[in-house]
Amino acid sequence: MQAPRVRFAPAPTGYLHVGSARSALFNWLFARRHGGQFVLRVEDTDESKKSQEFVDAIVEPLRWLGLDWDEGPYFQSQRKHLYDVAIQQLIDGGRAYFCDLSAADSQRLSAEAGLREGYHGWSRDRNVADGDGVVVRFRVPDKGSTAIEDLIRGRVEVAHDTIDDFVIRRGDGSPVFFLANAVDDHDMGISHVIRGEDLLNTTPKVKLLWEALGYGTPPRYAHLPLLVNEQRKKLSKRRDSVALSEFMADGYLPEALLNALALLGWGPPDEVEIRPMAEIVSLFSLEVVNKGSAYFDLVKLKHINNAYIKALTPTEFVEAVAPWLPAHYDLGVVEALAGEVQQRISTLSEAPGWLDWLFVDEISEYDEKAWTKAMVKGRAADRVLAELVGVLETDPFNDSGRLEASTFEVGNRLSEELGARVMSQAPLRVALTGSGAGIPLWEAMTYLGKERTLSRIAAARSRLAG
RNA sequence: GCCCCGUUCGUCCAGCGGCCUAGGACGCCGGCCUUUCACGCCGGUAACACGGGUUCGAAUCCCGUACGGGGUACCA
Repeated sequence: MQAPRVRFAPAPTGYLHVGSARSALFNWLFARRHGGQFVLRVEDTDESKKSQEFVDAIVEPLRWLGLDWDEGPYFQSQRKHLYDVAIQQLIDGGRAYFCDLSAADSQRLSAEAGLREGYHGWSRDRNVADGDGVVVRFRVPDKGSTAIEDLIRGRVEVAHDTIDDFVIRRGDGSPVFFLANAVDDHDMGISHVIRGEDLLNTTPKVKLLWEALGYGTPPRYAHLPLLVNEQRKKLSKRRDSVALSEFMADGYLPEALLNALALLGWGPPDEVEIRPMAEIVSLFSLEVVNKGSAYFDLVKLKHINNAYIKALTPTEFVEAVAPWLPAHYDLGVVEALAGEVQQRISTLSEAPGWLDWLFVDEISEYDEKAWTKAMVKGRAADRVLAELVGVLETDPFNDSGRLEASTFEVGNRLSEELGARVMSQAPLRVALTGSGAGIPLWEAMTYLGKERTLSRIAAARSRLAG
């Protein structure tokens, strides 16, 4: 294949969401796979939508994901002169005309004529003069049809009599998406248009304009299956929380998110799902992309993110997780315990939940269920804690193996004395961490230190007594 | 309403006429490991929407039905 040129062309309507990110990714994958170029174009034809803030909301997440573009961003708002020329060309060639009718006018005329709702070329022969508030409409051929050969869906054909003469220039003079799309894709030499299926219906319109403008061979099209929510509806910014910024804030790794997104609508032939992006690039193929919509499952995303987190070296992990840690955390301690934390979290934001007990002065709150189980119902819990104080008082706290052995020794000794199994780790854990579940105690205790260990045991004993 | 698209385990993906008594992953269930929680390992659960064709042979091709979705704007 000749080096393709593809583009990601979002409208700056607020934040970037995962559906858009997936479209960007598939364009990027296709470009990288075939040694082509990836162009970024902001479709801000509607002036009211344009805002630097919204542009940042597109660019920043793309950078974070690592979807680097080779050209752009281009802004349609800065290319109006090109659209004006194209529109004039269509008017001069009799392919477009002025119209001053409102939606209500059109609706009334349709009703009076007994036709279906829609615009039925009402102003085609009215010779409306251009002016403020006057739009330009494209004259869709009465007969025939327009077909596209979609790389994913095959032939899609739409009869012209089902397409109304659509607006290509608004009353305020700004171009509409269809027109700007055709002009830009032609001007930028786009060879493949890869986007969501929600745009499939617009493609014949763009192709009609393309032909009317004498642009020659149009780009190849590929319409990706939609990403849907649990109700199988198209992901919506309103209903669904899908902002890329949220995934960033929750502590997903960009590589993991990209890997997960690549698996929606596409799968590698060897069925190995979690793998480096370089491999995905070399395996990627547009032709085998699925046709059915896909539900973006957060549970699976978390699994993938966990896999990526576990693969980090301790140093890498500390660097990645640092933004989620309170400033008073000792990063050296975090690094030493990294592996234990990594296997327990699916997002970076969960890390403090496993570490916080190491960086506070005392336990202010105990998990009641764990307390009851280990302290109240746990056999001889107070005896265990009392004995533990005895052995730990003289322990140098520099050897995790020794701390572990000493703890179990207390449990075993009491088991023998009482003739029933006595657990020593459980009450110690609750006393030190306030919780019944957590990372292994022993190495962590060397960082917690003797002083805090003994004071926490004392606090637990007095709570038990009270 | 009209136009367009789609339909393999609960979810995501593999399958592109015989290798399929349909494979992998997530989830779920069970077990091993473990004096916490996890990780890891082992095993199990579960699907070709339905009906007609075509063919020696169909999850794979064709038609229809049902269901789902998208579009129908001076949004993109």
